[in-house]
Amino acid sequence: MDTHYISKITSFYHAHKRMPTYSEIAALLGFRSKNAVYKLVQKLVDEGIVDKDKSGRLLPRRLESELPLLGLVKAGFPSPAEEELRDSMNLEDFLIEKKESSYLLEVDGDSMIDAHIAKGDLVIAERSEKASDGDIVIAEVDGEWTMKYFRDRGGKVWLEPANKQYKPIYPTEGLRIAAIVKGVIRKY
Amino acid sequence: MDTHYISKITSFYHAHKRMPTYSEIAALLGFRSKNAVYKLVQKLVDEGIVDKDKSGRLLPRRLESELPLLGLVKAGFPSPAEEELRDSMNLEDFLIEKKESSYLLEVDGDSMIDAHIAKGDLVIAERSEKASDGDIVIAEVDGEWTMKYFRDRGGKVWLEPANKQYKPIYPTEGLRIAAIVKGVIRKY
DNA sequence: AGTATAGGTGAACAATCGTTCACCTGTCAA
DNA sequence: TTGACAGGTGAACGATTGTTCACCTATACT
Repeated sequence: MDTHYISKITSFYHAHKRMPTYSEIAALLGFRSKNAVYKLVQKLVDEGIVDKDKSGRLLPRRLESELPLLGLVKAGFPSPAEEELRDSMNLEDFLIEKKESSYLLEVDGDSMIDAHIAKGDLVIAERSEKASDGDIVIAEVDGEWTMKYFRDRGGKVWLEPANKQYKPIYPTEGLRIAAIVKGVIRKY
Repeated sequence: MDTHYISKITSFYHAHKRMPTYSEIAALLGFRSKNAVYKLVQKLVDEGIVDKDKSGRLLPRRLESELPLLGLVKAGFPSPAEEELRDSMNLEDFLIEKKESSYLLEVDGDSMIDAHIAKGDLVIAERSEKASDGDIVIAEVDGEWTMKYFRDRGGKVWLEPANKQYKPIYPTEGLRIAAIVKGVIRKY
């Protein structure tokens, strides 16, 4: 169908970081009239693939940067035909709630290895001075920065590594929490 | 400085999924003249925060969806002042090389736990029928789908779990590889 | 006091935007 | 054979685009 048109528009969007104008789509698809594009766009809007401004400009929707989410590994593997039906999601929106106060940190050391956070991984940290029991936090304790589990049992707080080789840290003079770890990403 | 302006423009970009026009920026920042915006934009371009089309339209650059990358956890924690200097990156571009052939899978089971891929994690899988020794693959072997290490020693291939409780799988009749795992993401 | 200079106003410019119109094909069904 | 219709052309529309101009402040520095 027009899946070929969509992929061309998607390419443009990713290359130029904005949606094409009607003239540009015409050039892209080989149309000589903007009206041909206009009618095509109407259909794409009806299908929920793109959106329109109130001023008519195109906005990405399905094609933005979403990845198909195909289900559990163990549950079997969907055929290409099934894929259309499944959910899809935007990585960025999924991982990061507060863009302004989030940042990435590269992990060094193995103190959180039992939580399956390994050296070389990137963690998504969200600035916060408060944490709840069980959170993984980036904190400064006694002048040094580390990533540990935050423990709070009835007001008594300490930091606990996820590695039996290390001991919990009971802060002597103040514990400064800088951020809470909200996610982990790893690339092969 | 103009960091306040930038955050307003960033908000618009994330809310509307496109960059604002000059008139819209004027309304956004309380300017009554587009020329004030024009001069402001020139500075932002010089600072490398936004880009311009050849037709003058604004393009996102720094503010797109990039997260600051602040260095190693262990190496200490940068002060807010230092943050400006550090690198930044786009999660989507970083994790996914081939958008068209990538998809997400939720992990079930613990057969890759020693590779620090746990139940509930999402893996980024890239469609491929070939794999190299050491790759983590999604494969169908003897009618069942699993995620395992792919082993290839001189033409003899098998699948190896990252969990001592499970045994390697030596495919009897054909091994069908569907995808190679390119990344792992986990959300707390 | 004088004078640069950064930063804002307001009006105008050609160019391009999305939209609409009438019109011209093919294709398919009745 | 006829009619309906999806899909394309080409020209025109008002609106809005980015840009440029002359001009008006304040503030800061000789």
